[in-house]
Amino acid sequence: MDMNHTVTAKDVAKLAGVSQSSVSRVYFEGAKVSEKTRLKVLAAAKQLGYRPNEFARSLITNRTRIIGLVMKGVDNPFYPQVLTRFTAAFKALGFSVLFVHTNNEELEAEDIEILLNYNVAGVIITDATMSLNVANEFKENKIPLVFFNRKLQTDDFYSVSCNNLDAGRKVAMYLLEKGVTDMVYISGNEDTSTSRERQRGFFEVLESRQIPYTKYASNYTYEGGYQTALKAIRSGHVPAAFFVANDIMALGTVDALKQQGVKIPEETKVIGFDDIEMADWPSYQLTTWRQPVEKMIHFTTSYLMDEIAAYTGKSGKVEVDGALIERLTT
Amino acid sequence: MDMNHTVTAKDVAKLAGVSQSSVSRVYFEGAKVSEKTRLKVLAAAKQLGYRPNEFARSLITNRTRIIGLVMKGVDNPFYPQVLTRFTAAFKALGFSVLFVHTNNEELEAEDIEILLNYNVAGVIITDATMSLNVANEFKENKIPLVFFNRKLQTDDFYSVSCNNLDAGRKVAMYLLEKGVTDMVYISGNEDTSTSRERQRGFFEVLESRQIPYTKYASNYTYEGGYQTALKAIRSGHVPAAFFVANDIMALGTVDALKQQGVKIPEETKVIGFDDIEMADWPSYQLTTWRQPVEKMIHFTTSYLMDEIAAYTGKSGKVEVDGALIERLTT
DNA sequence: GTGAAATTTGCATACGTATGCAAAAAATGG
DNA sequence: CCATTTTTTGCATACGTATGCAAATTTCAC
Repeated sequence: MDMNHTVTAKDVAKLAGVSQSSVSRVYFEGAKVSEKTRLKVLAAAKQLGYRPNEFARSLITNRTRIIGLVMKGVDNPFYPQVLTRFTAAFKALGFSVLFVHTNNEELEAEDIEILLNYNVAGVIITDATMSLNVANEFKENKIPLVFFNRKLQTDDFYSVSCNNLDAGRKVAMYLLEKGVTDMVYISGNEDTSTSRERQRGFFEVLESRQIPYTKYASNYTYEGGYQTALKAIRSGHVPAAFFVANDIMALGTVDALKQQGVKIPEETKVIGFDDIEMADWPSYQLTTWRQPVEKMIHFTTSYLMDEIAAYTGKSGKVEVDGALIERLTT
Repeated sequence: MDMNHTVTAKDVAKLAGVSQSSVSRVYFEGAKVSEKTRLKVLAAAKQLGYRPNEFARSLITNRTRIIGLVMKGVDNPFYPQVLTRFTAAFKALGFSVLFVHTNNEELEAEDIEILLNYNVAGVIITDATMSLNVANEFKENKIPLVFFNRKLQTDDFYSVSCNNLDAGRKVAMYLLEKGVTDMVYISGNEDTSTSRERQRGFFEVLESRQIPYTKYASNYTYEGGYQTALKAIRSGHVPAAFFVANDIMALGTVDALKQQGVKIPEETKVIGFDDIEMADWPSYQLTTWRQPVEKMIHFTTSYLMDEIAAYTGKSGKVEVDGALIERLTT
């Protein structure tokens, strides 16, 4: 039964015959209330349909239960998955997600201004970077910040990602075991740490074994993978294997090769990165490197929760091991 | 230059040599301030790094600039697209998006309680329904609500969707023109209005022309489309065409048929629904019905903005026409 | 330059909750 | 049952901003 005006703690207090403070204490975790008044308050609250006003709360405590989640490439199916899992994880922890989308590789001040205005409890920045002075604003306001799936040049922040360097190495070794003699690496956007590191580990091994390779720069999209693969075989020479910096490009690569009549895995092999759902689809059955999403999310949320409980501003670079998922393209 | 404590309007006022009210007025749209003080205030604000506290604002105005966006099936690539476009649209309007994810077809009270606690300015519910008493809570709190891509049984709410009934009819007529003699319809979750209406329009035309058809129930997932297609041709009879209730299932259908050696479009035709990005991929080139996403988003946002400006609680069922996108599977 | 009108400003207060402090109540010990 | 400790409660105030109202300032017409 709602009145016309919003129900406040004062209303509940009056009905329950207690003070507003007591009502507040019932809803404030860790505050002391006797069982008797708690029951009285809850009964009255239920009757009136009372719900604590989060804004008034935040105004006092100077903190919210909102996590800012900044995403860039939602066209990559890897990220919707990340988004839903984060949302589920935070819901379980009693936090909500303020979603911010950006198209720029580097976040601008305006993109994240809203997060500061809302005084979010923590921020996750996915698949993008930001200028340091913008990032420092979070530090100044003691808002914990995690870069997810991006490693930074500086040591001043906390980042969680897959161990891309090691993954690149393992992929190379796996292909060498398969007897592959020359390779192509198709990179994602070159200004991303993910692509660079995967590449570095991969090339490192190839060079040590003196395996010839070619690198093509692409952009983390299906169309990019498709066109780049076409370009790579235009000369007529088909390499023995393609390592593609993410799955969505790898699917484009597979389709381009199929369209050109190149048999996979007989004539060439393709290996992707991420292990998105589509990699397991029957028409692709893409061998890929699985990102340990659950673990990455775990490290991210637990860092944020710790920092929200007691801010230290500590930095770090967490890298979680993934695993090779072998399917039918190798 | 940030102090340790958060910068308030009072600090800015002191530095600028004006009152806190004046600072407030500078940041409050539509309030009267002289150009002189505005400049003084902005200068001082910039120097101190002032940023109005959204919570204090909301506490007074009793409204926020947050839109609650409730999503269900983010595994369907149709929705990430919707999410980013909504986010972009609202950002342009000065609103932020609180993202809520649910797995249930019917939202529970707890799913949306957070939206009430945060006193969101408006709510969009995508791809899900909710019990009426939950929905009524929004009405009681005068929070505008739009069901996106779901039509309700009752007339009490506002919904925006594609004209699914008409789309079903047009698809049927298109296939008939192609000389198709018998058909299969693969439905999505049967408790969704989208699937039911597409089906109704489709069958209506077929029945009036006395074209035989079979219906298979599936679940809006790739795997569902794949398995259902296999089941449909298990008897050995391949229908002349498949109408599949969404693209992701249609892709599964295409893959299943390919895997069984059924030639598309020669031996059978497949037509999907949504026009997700993947429908245009070279290895699929799926003919499909394009949902007019931009228009749907436009109707949703403008309804919400109107209702936020002056709440009327008016209901309605907006249905926007889509269009057939002809590719290579028909 | 003067008086009236129009605009701008500051003052004071309100929004709904959390919290330190002191008073009240309950629990404990003898 | 009383004295003491512990727990619970209410009071009063603070959080940072918006806004009605009256005072102060500016604008305008003559």
